[in-house]
Parts: sequence; C-alpha cells; structure tokens
Amino acid sequence: MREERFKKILEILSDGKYVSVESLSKQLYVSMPTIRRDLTAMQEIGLVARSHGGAIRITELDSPPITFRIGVNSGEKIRLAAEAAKLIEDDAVIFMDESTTTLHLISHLPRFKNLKVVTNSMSVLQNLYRYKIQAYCLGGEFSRDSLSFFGREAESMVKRFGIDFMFFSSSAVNRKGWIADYSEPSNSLRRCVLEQADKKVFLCDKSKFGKHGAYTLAALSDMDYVILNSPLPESIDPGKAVIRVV
Amino acid sequence: MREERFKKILEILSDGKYVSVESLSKQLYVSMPTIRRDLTAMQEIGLVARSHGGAIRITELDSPPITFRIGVNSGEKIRLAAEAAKLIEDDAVIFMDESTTTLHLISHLPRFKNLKVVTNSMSVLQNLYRYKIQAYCLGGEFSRDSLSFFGREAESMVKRFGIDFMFFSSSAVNRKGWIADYSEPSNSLRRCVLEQADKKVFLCDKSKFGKHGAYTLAALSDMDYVILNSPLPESIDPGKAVIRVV
DNA sequence: TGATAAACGATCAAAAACGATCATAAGGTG
DNA sequence: CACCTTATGATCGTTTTTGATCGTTTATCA
Repeated sequence: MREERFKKILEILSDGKYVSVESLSKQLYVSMPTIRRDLTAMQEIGLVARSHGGAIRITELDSPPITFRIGVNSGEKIRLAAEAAKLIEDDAVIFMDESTTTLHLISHLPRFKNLKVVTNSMSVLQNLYRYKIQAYCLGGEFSRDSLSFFGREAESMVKRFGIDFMFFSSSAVNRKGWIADYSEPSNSLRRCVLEQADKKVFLCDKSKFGKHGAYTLAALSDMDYVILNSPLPESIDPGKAVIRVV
Repeated sequence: MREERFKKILEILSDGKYVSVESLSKQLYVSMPTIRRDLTAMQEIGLVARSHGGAIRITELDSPPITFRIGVNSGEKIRLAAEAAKLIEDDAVIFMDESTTTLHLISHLPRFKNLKVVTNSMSVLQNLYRYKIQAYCLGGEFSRDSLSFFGREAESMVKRFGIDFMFFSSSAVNRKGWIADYSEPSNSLRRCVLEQADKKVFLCDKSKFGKHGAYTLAALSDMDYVILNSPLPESIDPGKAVIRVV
C-alpha cells in the first residue's frame, strides 16, 4: 500500500515540478499526515526534497536546484549558524563552503577583528562584500548549480591556506555516522579543506540523518565540533567531536 | 510554495530586464512584503540584484545594476568588443580581464562551440553564467573596487592555463606606446596572463591615449592585435601588432 | 537644496503547515 | 481466532509563512 503510493508520488513528481502536500493528499485519497510521512521517508532515501507545503523530486545523484534550497528550513539553519559563530575568535582564518547553512554565518562575522575568510562560494563572497570582510576565493571551474567553484584548480589552491576553522554542511549523514553528499567534485574539494583545517565544524540539521549520500566525505567522529538541532542518534559514535545541540 | 515562487521570479526576470515588486506581487498573487522577502533571499545568494521598486537579474548586460555599472562610453566599448569577437574561433580558451570593455564581449560568445573562458572578474563570471558558457575563475584576494581577484594566488593559478586569446583593456597608453595602469596588483596579474597567452588582444578606446598610468604593463608593439576606435597616433610604433580601427 | 511621494525594513498577528502523539484500523503470523 | 506489528487518521502544540501596519529611508522633481 505504502510502496504503491511511493511509486505514484514519484510519478506525479516526475516532471520535476513542485507538488503540494494537499494536492498529493487529494490525488491519492489519503490524509495529509500520511503524505507527510511518505515524503519524509522518501526524503531519507534521497528521492525527494521537501519544503514547507510540498516537495520536488530529485535524482539519486544531484541535489535540488539552488532556488529550492534557499528557502528550506531557514529558521533551523539560522540557529545552527548562530551557534557555530560562537566558536570564532579574532584574527582567525575561516573556511566556508557553498552550503546555504553557512551563508547565515556571515551576519555574525563583523564583530570579529581581522578576520580572513576563504571560500569557494560566490554567494558567500557577495555577502562578505556587503559586510566589508576580507575574502579569499578559491578559483577553478564554476558550477552553475551551486554558484561555486570546484575542481583541480580549487583543490590545489586551498592547499596553500592555513585554516583555523572550517565551517561546512552536507546533504546526508548515514546510519553509520558518515557525512556524505551527492556531488563528488564538491566532496573532493571539502576533503582537501579538511586536511588544511585545524578545527572542523560540521553544521547538521536533523533532515540530514538517515539519508544516503552517494559519496562519503568523512566520519562524524573526525569532526572537532558538530552543531545539531536535535540529539545525535544513539547509534552514532561522536568520537572526539564536541556535540552542540541548539 | 516559496520555492516555487523563486523559480517563477527568475523566469519572469529572464524575459524582461526589470520587474517591479508590485508587478511580481500581482503576477504571483502574493502581497508585496512577501515579494520583498523573496527578493531579499534571492539577492543574498546572488541570483538577483535589487533596486528601489523592483529587481533585475544580475546577469543582464543591457541594464546593469548600480553595483555592476558599466561606465561611460559604452557605445564605443560595444563596438570594440564586437570587433574583438571576430578573432575568436570554436574550441578556444580565452582570457578576459575585469575591464568593462571586455564585458561587452560576452554577448558574442554563445555562437562559438566548446569555448572555455578564464577570468578574474566576477562580473564576467556572472554574465557567462547567463549564457551558460563554461567558466574558470582565478581565485585569490577579492578586490571590492573592481569586483575581481588579484594577488599571488591568482597569478600562480593562471600559470596552469593555456590561453589562446587574451582580451584585455587598461587605463592608459602613454606617448611612447606603453600600456599602463594605476593598479599594480591588476598589472601584475595581467603580466602573468601575457606570458600564458598565445594571442594578445588589447582593446583601447581613444580616451586612453596620452594618459600616464603609474605602472607600465607592456608595449603596444608586443600585442598581436590592437582594437581601436581612432587611428593610432603617428608617434607610436605598432610593431608586429595588427591594428584594427572600428 | 528641500519637499513630497514611493518604497523599504521591522514588527506583529493571523493563517497555514509541520512534527509528535495517540487511538484506531489493517494486515500478517502462529 | 488471538496476537502482534504496522499503517493510518485525528488532534494538539509548535514552527513557519504570510499579510498588514508603521516609522524610516530613498528617489524624484521643483
């Protein structure tokens, strides 16, 4: 019954369009809570991306378009970013990835003196610009989907920076506590940054748990800090990582 | 719902160059404050630029936002760029600097197949994005004045590219035929690009002649092509350079 | 330059949607 | 058939989104 609905939901979503929970509820003759549960389950497998009011389909190997990602869960993302900002100190060199979560970190940065920011994200760069914060951007191939830079060029460039704090997010954390993502170029770059970073700070909202990203990046236990908005599942070993729940 | 609106706003903006908040509000059946919130969110990641009363897509050459303003003499610059575009061939790797003149080159690029563009200018990058042209951006320290990248990082990065055509402009050409500029970081980078470039194309409107830039870059006679909008002064030796007057 | 009108951001309250919980219904198994 | 598991729908408190209001800022034109 439920599997049957999953298939139908995927069909309805097949053309990549957005569908509301209410619409699905009527089309499939089940209540809205049921649709919500279905979508949540499908999200965990990585079949759909949810937002308030509905969902769109995503394929196994790519993340939702940037226009979709901006709006989703922004309240939670703002709180995660605020908590992460408490770690920063004057004179630090920090790296920020292209996730929409880290973007919210920027409004907290002006209170620090002599900060240097390294990023591969054009969105981050533009916001730093507004706040007049010194910025270094990794170059390389430009990705239209995420408005950011990847590739060999970016990777070799980051190796020349000494990074105090690396702030980043990701699409998924699987059941064994591995951070994973759908895009390998993005992952590859982050792996290089991890090597350069003194303190690694992973920002993780609860929608990430249980999902299966195609490419693993690192273990949660390799992090120095993990910022969460719900308790860490029992099954996952935090290792040396300091867990902060907001 | 909100995510769907983001997409529609981008569609609406891609047709026209400018849309008012009121117009968007009516087209999408939501209130004006909601549209403002949407535009603010989209602005933060760099998808649109806002002005009082509405928004424009940032990647619109014809009516650039204030922050990406293309200066005076744009008619002449457009003609120079059009002439320069005639040099390009399919499969070329071209470099474009951060000058406003080269910016006008972009609208001519979509007719070439398999083009790769290397640049240090964020404005160039944003416009390439609109035309879906593959782009590589040099990284490094971000200059707020010119919205582009300079410095050691950018310079060492450009050394890894093989460049077929280098298109660039400059602030001044002195009486002895030396190309010069006021900014040394910018000059320093261009010197590196000159070394990598097979064909060097200098775009020069007549306002540049007789000025004295503080830092010299190269001799006009070192160029492969010089695109002008007035005849070259008698006193300057063109050397091997092919002179084109438009 | 100063006055006027439009547009803006901030704030607040209402509405919509959400997740969590619980009781009930359906389905499977011994 | 009785029991257990799973799925479903209803309810409730919370979060998010939206629209209205108000004081402030910005553009325009005299």
